[in-house]
Amino acid sequence: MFQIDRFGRTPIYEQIIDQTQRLIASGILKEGDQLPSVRALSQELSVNPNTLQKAYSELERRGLCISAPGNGRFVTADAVRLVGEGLKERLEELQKIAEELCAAGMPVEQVLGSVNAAYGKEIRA
Amino acid sequence: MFQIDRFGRTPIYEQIIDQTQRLIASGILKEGDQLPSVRALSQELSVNPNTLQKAYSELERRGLCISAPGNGRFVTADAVRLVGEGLKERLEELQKIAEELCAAGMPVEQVLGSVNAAYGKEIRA
Amino acid sequence: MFQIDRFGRTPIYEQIIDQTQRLIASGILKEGDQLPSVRALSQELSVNPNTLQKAYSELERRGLCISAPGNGRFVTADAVRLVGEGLKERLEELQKIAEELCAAGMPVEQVLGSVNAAYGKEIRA
Amino acid sequence: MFQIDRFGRTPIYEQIIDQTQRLIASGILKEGDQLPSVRALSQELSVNPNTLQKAYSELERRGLCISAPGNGRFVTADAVRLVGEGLKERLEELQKIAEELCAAGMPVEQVLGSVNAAYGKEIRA
DNA sequence: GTGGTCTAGACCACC
DNA sequence: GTGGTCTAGACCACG
Repeated sequence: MFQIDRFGRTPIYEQIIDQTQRLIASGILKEGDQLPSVRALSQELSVNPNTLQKAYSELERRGLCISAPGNGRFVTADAVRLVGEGLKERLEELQKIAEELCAAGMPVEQVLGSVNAAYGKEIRA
Repeated sequence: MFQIDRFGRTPIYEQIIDQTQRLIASGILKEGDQLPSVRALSQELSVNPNTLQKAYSELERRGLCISAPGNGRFVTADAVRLVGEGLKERLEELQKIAEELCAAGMPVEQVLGSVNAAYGKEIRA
Repeated sequence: MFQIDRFGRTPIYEQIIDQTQRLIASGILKEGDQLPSVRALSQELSVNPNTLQKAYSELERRGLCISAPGNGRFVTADAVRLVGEGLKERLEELQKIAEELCAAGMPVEQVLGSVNAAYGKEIRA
Repeated sequence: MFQIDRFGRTPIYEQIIDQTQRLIASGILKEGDQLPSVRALSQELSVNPNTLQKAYSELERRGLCISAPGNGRFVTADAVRLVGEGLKERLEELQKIAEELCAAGMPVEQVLGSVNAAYGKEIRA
């Protein structure tokens, strides 16, 4: 369910956050679904419980999930909407890079080609 | 000449590297131009000299500049070409975000639109 | 009769205790009244019977109710008086917040105003 | 500078948060002031660095301070205003308790007396 | 020196 | 079983 890169620059807890959001965005995780418990996920990924706790706490802070102590942690009703809003920021990020490439003289066609490639890659998958 | 964000996540020395590359890519810094001295820049930006030294060393390692001990540090002839190659990495970064947006269900048109907007913005400027 | 918040920080059994005390304090539950059975309440609130057992045991320990095995659980004669004494703790809690607001520089008038508002609100009701 | 209660119900990291806010509210900590380093405070209070890190992270999330990695952590310009806004919530909390006491039949005078006592206590101190 | 992240392992309360 | 908190100690990058 999760894929961890232990050698990259991005911290593990952030990878968990990103991937959980992606699972919500893609509809794999729906409102009311229970997230894997800290302990279970800790064992599955060989990641320290504290690290996962940190990730989950942040997701909770963002309103994507809510914890019922003693019962588990569940995806909220607002999760899909909130993740959707987050995507706009990602799009702005992409646009910022595009502006930079433009300033550096890269032709538009090449950038557009990359975007199409990204979407084509997904269709094939 | 440089704009430093002391509180962001990206280290200062990396900001120096990025901005220098951008100055080269956009033609503001040309072959043979002298880079500001560590001492001078240190004072101007209120940044630790060691930090600037680290940035300059990395730029040298990448072949973008070369130090003439006692005379200063100068932009190399290959600098423009080398920076151009570096842009491919940025393009890959953009593509990665595009893939993510695709996975989350954002329509292609919106992403392509952002890219065009980025380039359009530049044309108007 | 009871309102449970499964996601808040205060444990469910404590919510049961608090609300029962409030029912007694406000006169809705009187001496000799029977409390809902663990089984019935468990079903009504979808709460684990153990949790309710814990709440009721604590109420008994405080002398607010007493169980007649096989017959049910009843509010004691001392209940009202005992709950009244418990209010002192709440008052101390209020005083603690007031001290804090004082330390932070909030004017007394504003705090006194809030208290009056609280009582005014009740009179109108 | 900080006073920790290791046996109370409120977690240590929350005590740190509260007390820091109080220091800002009372003007002892001002804009641009450096907060004690995680390590230093850890030693002074005999509290684990992680616990303090957690507290500081939360303060940062609330916009009360900002970290400059490698340099320290500093009180933001908005801190005083933000803490002020937080006080309103505390006041509402107090009002809620007052309403509860009212419902339970405690006379207004007693509550007002407690508030005055809280403010009087501060004046004497 | 600073902050940031992570591990290992423990304890607690709650359900 | 669940989440929440804490300790001890480590490592890294940055300045």
